Amino acid sequence: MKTQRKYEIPEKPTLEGIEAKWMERWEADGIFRFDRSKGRDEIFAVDTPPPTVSGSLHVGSGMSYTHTDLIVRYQRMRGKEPFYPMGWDDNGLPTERRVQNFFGVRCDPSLPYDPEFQPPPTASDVPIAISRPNFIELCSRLTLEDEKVMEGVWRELGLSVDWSMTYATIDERSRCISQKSFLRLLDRGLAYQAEGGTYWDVDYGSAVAQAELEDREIAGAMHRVRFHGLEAEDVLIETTRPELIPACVALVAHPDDDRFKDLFDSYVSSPLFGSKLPIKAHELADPEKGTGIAMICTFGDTTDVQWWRELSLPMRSVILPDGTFRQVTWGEEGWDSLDHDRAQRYYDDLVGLDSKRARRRVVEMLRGSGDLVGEPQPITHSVKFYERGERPLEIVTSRQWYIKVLDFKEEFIQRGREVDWHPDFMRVRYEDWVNGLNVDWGISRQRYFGVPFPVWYAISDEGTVDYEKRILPDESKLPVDPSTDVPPGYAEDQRGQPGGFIGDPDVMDTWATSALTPQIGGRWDDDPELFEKVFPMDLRPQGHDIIRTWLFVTIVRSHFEHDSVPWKNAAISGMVTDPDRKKMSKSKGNIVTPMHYIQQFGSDAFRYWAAGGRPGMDGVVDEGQMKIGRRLAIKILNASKFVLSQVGEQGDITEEIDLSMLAVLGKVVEDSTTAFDNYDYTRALDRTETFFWTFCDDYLELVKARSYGSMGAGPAASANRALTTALSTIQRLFAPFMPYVTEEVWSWWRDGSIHRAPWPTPQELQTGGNPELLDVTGEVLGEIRRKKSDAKVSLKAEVSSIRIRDTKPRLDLLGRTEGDLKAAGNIAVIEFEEGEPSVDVTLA
RNA sequence: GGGCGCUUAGCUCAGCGGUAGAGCACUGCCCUUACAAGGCAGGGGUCGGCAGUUCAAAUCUGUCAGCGCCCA
Repeated sequence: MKTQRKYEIPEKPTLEGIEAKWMERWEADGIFRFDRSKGRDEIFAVDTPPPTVSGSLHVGSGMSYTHTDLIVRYQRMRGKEPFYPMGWDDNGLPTERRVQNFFGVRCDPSLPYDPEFQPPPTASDVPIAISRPNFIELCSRLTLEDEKVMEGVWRELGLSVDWSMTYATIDERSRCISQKSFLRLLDRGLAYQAEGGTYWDVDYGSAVAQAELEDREIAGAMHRVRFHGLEAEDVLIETTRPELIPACVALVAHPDDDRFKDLFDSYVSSPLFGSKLPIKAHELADPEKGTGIAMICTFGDTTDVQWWRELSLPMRSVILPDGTFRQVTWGEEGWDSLDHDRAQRYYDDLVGLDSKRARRRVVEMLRGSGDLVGEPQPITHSVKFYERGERPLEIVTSRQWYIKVLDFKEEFIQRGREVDWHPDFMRVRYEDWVNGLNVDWGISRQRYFGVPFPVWYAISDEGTVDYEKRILPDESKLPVDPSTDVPPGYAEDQRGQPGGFIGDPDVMDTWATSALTPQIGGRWDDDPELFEKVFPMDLRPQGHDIIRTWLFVTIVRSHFEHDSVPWKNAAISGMVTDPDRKKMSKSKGNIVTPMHYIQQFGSDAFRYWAAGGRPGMDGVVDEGQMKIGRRLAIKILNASKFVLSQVGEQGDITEEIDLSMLAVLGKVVEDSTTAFDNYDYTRALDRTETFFWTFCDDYLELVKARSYGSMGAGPAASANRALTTALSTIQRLFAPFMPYVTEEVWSWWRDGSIHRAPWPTPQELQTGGNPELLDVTGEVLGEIRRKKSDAKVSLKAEVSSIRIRDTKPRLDLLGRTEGDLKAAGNIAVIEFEEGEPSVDVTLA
């Protein structure tokens, strides 16, 4: 006895076009719009990673951002109001490079702004030099276009972001917050400017921070070099960088090293250049290395910097920011030599050469003077590179801005322990990084497209820049660009003039601004009411590759600025490799974008694959998984259609198998909820999917006939109520994973978006059913299917009788579902018998 | 060199103290009116090696090996 159809179900349900349809509806209905009237306890705030703007996105990002969205959608259904903005990290070097290549230009800050400038339609081979403001205009132009494309991908993927809150790390709010926070650190002495040895990339012409370094194994050679004893015997040292002998300021050995104990505080002279050098003692000198005694140069590495500082040695730097040897006049202060003319003769040959060439030249000279002992021994050694760079880093002396971190290691470790990490072992990476810090955080970059330092310097009447005399803007005037804005109390025509001022030419490193994403997203600058509600945020999702950078610096800034952690949870995603487990990289040409897969398999299918990657686990791109995801989405369509198109009158649930199915589902809801609360969305999906398959294979088959009315109105009404209850629950359990197909099937029979529907609870399914009944019945049903499959007959084939042998309790259970079992198996007679469990099937 | 993680069916992974699991792939069967770009069923593993704890170990401990990542 069927009633009229109450639901609007398509004749032929399909996945085609559902992304476009629902994307549009969600936007129009403002489903994901943040409701700021909610109280602090009701809000779930996410500090979303702003992807680097490059015009294309990585599948790994697609996975990681999906993970975040799974959690957010779950929380939303739990009744939380997600604060879920998206940002773009557009400032910094990657954008500059892209603009240079895309438009065929290069920035020359000495040029004046040209308001008429337009880049040529096609980039020329010879880069056109343009002014800094023109260059920045092009950066902004390109990033805006890129951001539009990237937003399109994220929308299609179904990220339930409130797009009205989008920010960019170069936009006005970000510049304002970044500068404001910097000025406050400066005021408290936590930011400082210092001249000293800084890691420097000679090709980019910019300082590089510790977090941007990487070690690479390269071929080199060990040279044994003789230093001449002035009071005692000669000393042999070993070095891979003989070209730095003119920059040598001392020799050093371990204080306990008996071989050199008598030599401490005696003097030697350097080969070729004849500098008089003291022999010093320091614990960091390694007796095992080389000859046990080393030369200290300004600067070959950070140990040199440390020795130089701690042993109060003089500065004798030879390498210019462009990586070449500078002019030096021997005999001037600081450039003493036992033989000035000889030193000058040797040195002049090096001027203008880079390290590599200078090294070859010095080796020849040493050979000539007889100070090279033996031949250079080829070795491979690990050398510091800028992660994007091509030549080994130099350490050059320059004036840079730093934020103090070395004095606060303990505090940062403590902050890390206030955060719940998912998975927990990722905390170790963080602590290792903090413990391993050996220089303060260098934040200034000699680049153009970035947040400028809001600082000017007074120029003395003699025309020299007085870096001690800083001129700072009022916070209310931020953001400022000191290269175009005029400091308080000055006029533009005083720029660069004696008695006038000059702006700090540097920009901040990207991380110095993106360290403030919680403040930027939460509008710390101009909306304290909002900020109060969302900070500290609930969740920071990100990849493990940027724990040492983004995660660390965010904790640093939050600790300084708010005396707090920035968020309560950190969910760390893994990296994604190509199907052969190779890292995806531009040079290998194996990068595939998420859009490629979304178009092929659908967003829900892509998300299904992504959900298979647990927090912290690296993943492999797997089209097979996406196919399964697509199949699951289709199954959801079909099962929903089937249930909704056949259910008639609903009534009390009286049949035990119905109650049993709901009891099993109740457990699934419980497990899934617990799993989500622990950030284990993979398990939540697995539980739901496994149940859904049992539901379709066993339960639907069992109750089909009864639902149609084969056993009368009451049993039919029971089945129908159970079916719709289960369907509603299943659809909601799948909703975070497959937002499109679940919204589609939900719309056939329910009002409103499923993504604002309440997450199911075990309580609403607690009807006292015995979960075992469905299991036992399913086993028997499976046995019947197996027998039919073995007999190579259709599953519909008629069965004249079956005999079920089993234990008494199980037979009791089965007796209660006999009618459904007969209908599902097309069985005429069922006999029950106590005994060794077995099922005999007699085909008709 | 140090730290962390991983090692279970051909592949991707779950299980984490009580008789080995899922999906894919493979093989066979079924065009069952929700679903043939489908469904049902089947074969396949001494759970990296060794030692230990335990009545019982894929599961706990130690150790070794391989792989990966992070840091020197």
